[in-house]
Amino acid sequence: MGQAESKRYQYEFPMVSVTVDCCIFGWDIDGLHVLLIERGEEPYEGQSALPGGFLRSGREDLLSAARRELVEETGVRVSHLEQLGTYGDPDRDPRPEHVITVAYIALVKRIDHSPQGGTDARTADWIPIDKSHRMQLAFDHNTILADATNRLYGKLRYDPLGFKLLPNKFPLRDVQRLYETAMGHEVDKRNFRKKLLEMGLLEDTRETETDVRHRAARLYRFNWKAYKQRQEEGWEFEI
Amino acid sequence: MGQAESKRYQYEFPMVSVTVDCCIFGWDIDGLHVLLIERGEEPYEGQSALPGGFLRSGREDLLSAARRELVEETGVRVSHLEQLGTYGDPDRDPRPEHVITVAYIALVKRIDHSPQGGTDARTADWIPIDKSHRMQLAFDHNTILADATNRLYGKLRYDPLGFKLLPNKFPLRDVQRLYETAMGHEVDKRNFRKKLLEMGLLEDTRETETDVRHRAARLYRFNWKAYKQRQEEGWEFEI
DNA sequence: TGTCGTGGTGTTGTAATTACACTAACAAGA
DNA sequence: TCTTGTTAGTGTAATTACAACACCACGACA
Repeated sequence: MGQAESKRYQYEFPMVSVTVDCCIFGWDIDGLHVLLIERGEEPYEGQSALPGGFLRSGREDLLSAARRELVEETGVRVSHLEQLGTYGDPDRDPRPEHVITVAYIALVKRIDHSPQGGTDARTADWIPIDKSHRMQLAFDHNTILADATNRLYGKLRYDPLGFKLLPNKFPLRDVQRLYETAMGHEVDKRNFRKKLLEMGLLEDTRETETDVRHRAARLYRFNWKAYKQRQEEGWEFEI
Repeated sequence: MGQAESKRYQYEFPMVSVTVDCCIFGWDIDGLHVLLIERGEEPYEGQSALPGGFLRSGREDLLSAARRELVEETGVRVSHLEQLGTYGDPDRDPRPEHVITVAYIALVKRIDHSPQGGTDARTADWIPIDKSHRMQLAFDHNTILADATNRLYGKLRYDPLGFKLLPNKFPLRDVQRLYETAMGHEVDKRNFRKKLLEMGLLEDTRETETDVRHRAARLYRFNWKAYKQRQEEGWEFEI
């Protein structure tokens, strides 16, 4: 926990340390990855872990802490972080204090973010999701990551945030890939395209892909403005 | 936080106090209620609040703390508590420490539980859900309760835990009432009954209500055993 | 000019969902 | 015992949603 300081804090009862941890999922053409760091400090020095760290007591709320730690350790800045849950087993952290952690989730385009190691993190990298599940992570981060992955798969179906993971203009093929990855099974191309287009939120840009060695696909754009409006009318996204 | 004591706890950084709070929803023929206490201690002495209290650092996990505090303050024992979320704004508690709280939800039959005030709680009572929303609760408990209510309405549809709120044997009418309350709108009687019965998890007891001033309804029983089995086969409840 | 790889398109059968209105049973009171 | 009030209990038809399914188009390259 860092260097010695002159000031110390005293309490009548033993208190609790609170950390925040971030499960940042990144999408790109080569699939879903998760952002992991290699710890530069004990405990678990040298081992992989979710980026995160201590809440600055009294000076920030949990969400700010998560954002701050994420930037400090990986250089990655995300707009929406969603709370996943809190893990509080007294033995989940080997240090003498009782350390509980509040876990957050976010989804980003991998291409927009190049993680770099920082404070307390030797390195920070995108790890393919399958591989991450086979690694031995620090603390109870395997559990947290598994919970996060489940939540993620559930969310994409009822929230168009999947489109935030694609470039501004995208071929329908890529949407399908994303959903097939997230849902864990393949879907029928025609039915999928029909559903997407009948939703009426995809604008045909009348442009096509370039630099492909086969027939170029049309590019579409997600109409966020129309979505917001529909949402206010009580409409609900589902795919 | 009380008088001087010989033993004190020292830390290098200011720590955080962690509390747990419980949103216990109770169902009975006269609708949905929530369990609230009247605080017997500062801050917010005399005001209504969700039952809850401090985590015993290092000695229990969050779930155990929630259970323990619930019993201590209200005498109510619940089997399943589900984590709702964690609230960590530094200003959410007027005390000098940063106090974050982890909120839990449970659903019970009101008839099985007679709350009684206890430690730190002058009284503990079932409050009709509409009324509770119009009360001024301690801390950020209005926010927590609102979040809990939303979550509750979402859950009943995908989890047969609604049947835990009814007596062992119940008329279909009562199931419908429960769901109409939870979903916030009425549903067609025939379609609702059809869906319930086609699910194949309700046993006809061949008994009928007594002491009613109109035609007596048949009583059914939810077959939990069959449900467990179907669940293991991958079947999912939905209504 | 042919072949490889991917883009793009409709129809039909089946299942699920919705909408909808009357008779049956029982108790109470006239 | 007849009438009234209150809730229980039931079926069908129309609509909509979903799932299954196969072929031609286009462009690159050999």
